[in-house]
Amino acid sequence: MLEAATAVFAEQGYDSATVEVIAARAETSVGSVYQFFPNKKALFEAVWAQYLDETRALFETVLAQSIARGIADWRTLLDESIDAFWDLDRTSKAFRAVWLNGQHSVEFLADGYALNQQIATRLSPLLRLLVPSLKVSQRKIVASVLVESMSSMLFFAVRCEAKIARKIVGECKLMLRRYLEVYVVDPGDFAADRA
Amino acid sequence: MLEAATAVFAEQGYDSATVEVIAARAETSVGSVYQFFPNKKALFEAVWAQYLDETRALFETVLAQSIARGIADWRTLLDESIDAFWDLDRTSKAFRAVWLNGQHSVEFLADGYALNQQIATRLSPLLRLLVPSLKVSQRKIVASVLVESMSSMLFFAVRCEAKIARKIVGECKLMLRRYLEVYVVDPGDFAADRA
Amino acid sequence: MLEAATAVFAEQGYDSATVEVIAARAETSVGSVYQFFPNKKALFEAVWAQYLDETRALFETVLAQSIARGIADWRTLLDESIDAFWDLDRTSKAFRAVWLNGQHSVEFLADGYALNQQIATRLSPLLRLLVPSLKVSQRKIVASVLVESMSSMLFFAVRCEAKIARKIVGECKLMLRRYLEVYVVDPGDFAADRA
Amino acid sequence: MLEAATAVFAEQGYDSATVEVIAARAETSVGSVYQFFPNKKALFEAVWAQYLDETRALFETVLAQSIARGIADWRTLLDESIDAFWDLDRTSKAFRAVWLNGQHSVEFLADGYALNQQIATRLSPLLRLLVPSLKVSQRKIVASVLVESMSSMLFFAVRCEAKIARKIVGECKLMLRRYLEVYVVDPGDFAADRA
DNA sequence: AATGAATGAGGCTTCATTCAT
DNA sequence: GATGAATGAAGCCTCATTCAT
Repeated sequence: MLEAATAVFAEQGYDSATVEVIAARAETSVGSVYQFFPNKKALFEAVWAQYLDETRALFETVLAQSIARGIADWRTLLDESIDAFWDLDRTSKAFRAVWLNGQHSVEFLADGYALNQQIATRLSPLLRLLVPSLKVSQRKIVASVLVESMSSMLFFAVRCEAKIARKIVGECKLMLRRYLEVYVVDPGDFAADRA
Repeated sequence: MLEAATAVFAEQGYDSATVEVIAARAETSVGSVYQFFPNKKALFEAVWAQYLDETRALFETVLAQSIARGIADWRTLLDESIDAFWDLDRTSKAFRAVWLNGQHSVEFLADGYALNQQIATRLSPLLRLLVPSLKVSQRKIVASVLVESMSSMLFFAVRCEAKIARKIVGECKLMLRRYLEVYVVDPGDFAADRA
Repeated sequence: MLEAATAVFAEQGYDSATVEVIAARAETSVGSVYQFFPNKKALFEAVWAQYLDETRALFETVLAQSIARGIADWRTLLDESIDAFWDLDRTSKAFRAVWLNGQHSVEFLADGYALNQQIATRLSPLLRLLVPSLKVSQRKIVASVLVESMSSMLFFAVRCEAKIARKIVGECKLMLRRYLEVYVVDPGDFAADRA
Repeated sequence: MLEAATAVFAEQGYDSATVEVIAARAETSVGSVYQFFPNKKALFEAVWAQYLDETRALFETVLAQSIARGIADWRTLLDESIDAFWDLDRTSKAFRAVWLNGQHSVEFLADGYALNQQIATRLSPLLRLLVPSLKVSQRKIVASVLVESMSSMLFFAVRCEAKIARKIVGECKLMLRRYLEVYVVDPGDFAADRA
């Protein structure tokens, strides 16, 4: 049922998706939907929570593998993270839909923001290992920039045809790597200082 | 009245915004709204069209100035473009709302996509001057990546407090400059080739 | 302005006709319409009253001519009456519209009824001259049948193409003459007695 | 629910009847009305279609009986037809309402017209049996005149009190019989020829 | 527990009427 | 007096939610 809801929310958007259509897609009745969820918003929040959990879990997995390999190999971590998110999208086709809704309904925007923030927060300690001289506040910003860029690039890629999408994912890797190198190679170069 | 519509669409999203509320914000009556726009969708489209026009105009201005200065100074062009878009946002506070709606309502997503694509298309010839060896298809992708990244970073920054936002804008400049340098310095390094 | 109202009411019906359209047709403004008529209903009633007056006047004219000629020639009176009503319709093209509305809006049905009743009442004394033995109550009914039949036949004819319409008018004359002959020739044959 | 709709349309007319009132009359809610009919017009059309069907069915029944009896007895057929339509009206009290609306709303006028035309068309072959010498085009007109006269007389009678109504029905029979006799007795006397 | 018809609040839209210019 | 933009009540319709079966 979550699956059906995810798909319908994805296709129609939160407001346009009707409970009846979701029930039909799930091959149940509206009544049954309301037996599990008190209202439409709760249904969406469940879909959204599921997406958050999956994404967090994915990130933890990638992170764990990478830490085992040593932080020096951060370029690989970056590439694998991007690939992982990209695969997630390709795998659970509906993910993008939820993402879309999460970011695109004003009501739930804060949540979408929250996910990226959570990941950024989780990323911060890694950045500290990589660039010890970076101040905490700066680390937060760099982490946010990485996460936001990646998520937007993938969201963009998802709307393109497969071949182009793959290239965009490649460019995303290149761009973020180039950006991170600034700090790894010359930690004193925090851009915002000069801004 | 467009102003009020822009604001309300911004705060509530297309579906949740009611014509009554928009009329109230504009300090008129529903009837008056319908004297200028045949229906709610048309009202939104007017708001959106205005935003598209402003954005295009802004971009053309920045471009014209930069071309006068010579393409060699592409770093300044990049910085000024980002500043210009950022200032646009800060100036017309409502812009972000429209952007939000344009990109985030499923129904209007295509239009939001279109604006970025338009700018990317406009950017392509400049890239050609800068990196003559880049193939057309690659140019398109690089241009898209630049535009999408910038727009998403600014959209992100807008949701942060002023001080952080300024830093994020700075990081955005740094990131895009670093990314572009790859091609300017070593045109053969198209990332997607290796992907 | 009455003219415009008549035309628009004719084409659209009472409910669908908007004051704005009527004003436009009259080449004035809504405000001006409301300077002469307190509301839409009053406007329609004026149109209707005008039609009633014209019709009554017409009938009086035909009647006066016929009486001058003598009641014995009732067949000519019948033919001329029908022709007169038919010409009225053809002349003021809008008449049918008002008629239509008068009969067809429930609210105003009573008035439409009233017109025919008025004419029937006016006809009664003539019938008395023609068929002295007919009881008052019967006279009323015969008069009503004549008037109603004629008005409905003409209303029907009006919707047909010109050539057919003319034939229908002819049939109407024939039918009513045949009907009246029953009473003129054999006054004891009142149909309802046997019903 | 059709019943309630029929009644309300009858009393108020198509435009003035509100869906809310119809729902109230049917002792349901607006929502329920829209579960069966996509919109108000469809609701009316259903009411109308039901009336058309009933009327057609009735006419076919009367016709079948009469044909079994032989065409020579056309006077009985005429009387029975009129009685049947009159009884239909008295039986389903609402019928007149639909009729009223069907004929009286400009939008649906064509349909009302159509029903009478259908019956007239159905009547034509009978006329042929009765008056073989009548030309096709003339037959059409005579049939139309019969049907239109009858329907208008009954519509008129329905608005009168019961006692008078009965008498009017009787007069209607008389009038149409007298009219038809012209052709049966002297088929060459087509009125329109002389018109 | 499952169903899906019934409910009615609330949104979009129209248009008779008013009133400032 | 003329105008026509402004007003807002009221109608149609949708859909989240409930509840009898």
